[in-house]
Amino acid sequence: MKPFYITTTLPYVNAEPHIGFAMEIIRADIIARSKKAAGHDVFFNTGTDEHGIKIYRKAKEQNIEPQEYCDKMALKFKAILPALGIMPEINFIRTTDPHHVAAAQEFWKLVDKNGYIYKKNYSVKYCVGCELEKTDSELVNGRCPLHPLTELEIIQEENYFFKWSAFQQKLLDLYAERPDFVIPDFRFNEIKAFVERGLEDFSISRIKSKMPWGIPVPGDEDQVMYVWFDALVDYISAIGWPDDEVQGKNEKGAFKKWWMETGGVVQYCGKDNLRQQSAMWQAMLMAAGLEPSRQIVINGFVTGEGGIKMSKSLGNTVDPLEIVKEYGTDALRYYVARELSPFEDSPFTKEKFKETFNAGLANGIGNLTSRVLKMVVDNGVKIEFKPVKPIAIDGYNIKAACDEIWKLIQEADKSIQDQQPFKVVKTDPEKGKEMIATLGGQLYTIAQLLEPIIPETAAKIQEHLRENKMPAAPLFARR
RNA sequence: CGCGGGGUAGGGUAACGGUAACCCGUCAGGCUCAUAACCUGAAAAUUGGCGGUUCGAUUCCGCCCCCCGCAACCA
Repeated sequence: MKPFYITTTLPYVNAEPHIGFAMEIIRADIIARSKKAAGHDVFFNTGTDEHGIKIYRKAKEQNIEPQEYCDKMALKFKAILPALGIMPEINFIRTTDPHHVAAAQEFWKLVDKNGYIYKKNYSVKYCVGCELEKTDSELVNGRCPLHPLTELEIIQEENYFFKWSAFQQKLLDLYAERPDFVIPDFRFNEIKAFVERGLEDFSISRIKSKMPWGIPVPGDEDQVMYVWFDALVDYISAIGWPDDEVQGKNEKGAFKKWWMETGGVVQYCGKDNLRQQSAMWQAMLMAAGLEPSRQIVINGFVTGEGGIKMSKSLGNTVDPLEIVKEYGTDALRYYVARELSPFEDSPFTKEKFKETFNAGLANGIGNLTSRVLKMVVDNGVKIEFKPVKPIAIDGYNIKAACDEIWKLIQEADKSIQDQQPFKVVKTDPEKGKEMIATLGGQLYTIAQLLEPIIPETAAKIQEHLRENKMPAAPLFARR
């Protein structure tokens, strides 16, 4: 069995789980399940990113310790996985796990040993009014928009820097070698163009006295790692690097297996992560002397109606759990898989969700199941249960794969209409039953193909066919 | 001239140098096994604008207009 490793980005725990993360992990889960169905040995990773200034502030706001805050949030993220139908064997890593902390420090040491970390003074703009550091992008006309009358102070700060600039050519070589390193291609072009323009070293630490919530920098009491540097390492610490043992799984040689010998280390992420995943992280791996990732898949964003960015202030956000509560897990998975554009931004509205639900699930697979099952059960038809080769999801185009399956549903509906087995069975029972058995077989095939997309439903259909009985309630009641 | 993405039927998307496809919706007909479901057919797009290349462009090139991200430490 060929190993296959797939991971989502680790959501930052400064806010509740949102629809964007739900989309990302559902897609990764669909890929993971389809690879598993195709006979791969799959390692599927997710977790939580817990360090950094935002978390620190959030915890302070709530008057609790950062660790306590993170524990609470990590639980929340973990708790939603079953509601999203994520395969139960998924690995859940936290960047505060002792194993990860040790790995991040080891990673730092390696990169340092190889000469890619150095200390440098750099100046920070500080707004006394906010008592916060400000980045240039936060400023309006060179001033803090909240305190436009206050002069910004320039503070000198000494941080560690990562020699990103040393990897420009190596990154470009990597991109040239692997034509499908970043998917989709327009994102790949974007990152190539970015790297071609030149890279600047970036700071990878913070002064502990100002921001203590981070992994201590090895050999320097006064500094903690900048959260990005630590978080990215999770992709390898999750599979046991450096001690080659996955937590609690006791698997020797895990890193080698999942990272080096795998058919594809796939990192799923949002388009805001393009740079970090496909350029920063790859350079970091090179700096540590490790193999780069195999493939990065970039999602678009889920937007509100009319492609408008979702935001709380606009009130157009969607809570994935609310949707699950109202429509069920598979309904959300179906929408993510079939209706959202696989790579571009696409809108999520309740109205559209309902429409899609009715069309694809209630009228589509739900109704087909009812009509076939009814004929099967009423006539006591015996079906031949043949295992089927899972559908290949080419180029991570989950939507296209769904279209193929729904085409089969449509064909089954059409053949019922054209051949009218419900009529034939009354005049020629033998022939009618044969036709119905064929239909039952087709439905069984469809159910198997649906497993990665809507696993709960897929299992239900197969069960009912095997037990030769009608479901107590329709699979998807029309709304 | 900062970088990148995008503008295709009412909505959402696809495709492609040679009759513009799919889903939803709309309209008409059919069927009755089924969840007012299903099947068939129809209406509906001069593919943002203007120019160019070409026998032929929505597809390639140039310019313009509009929308959306990013612009480096935002995880």
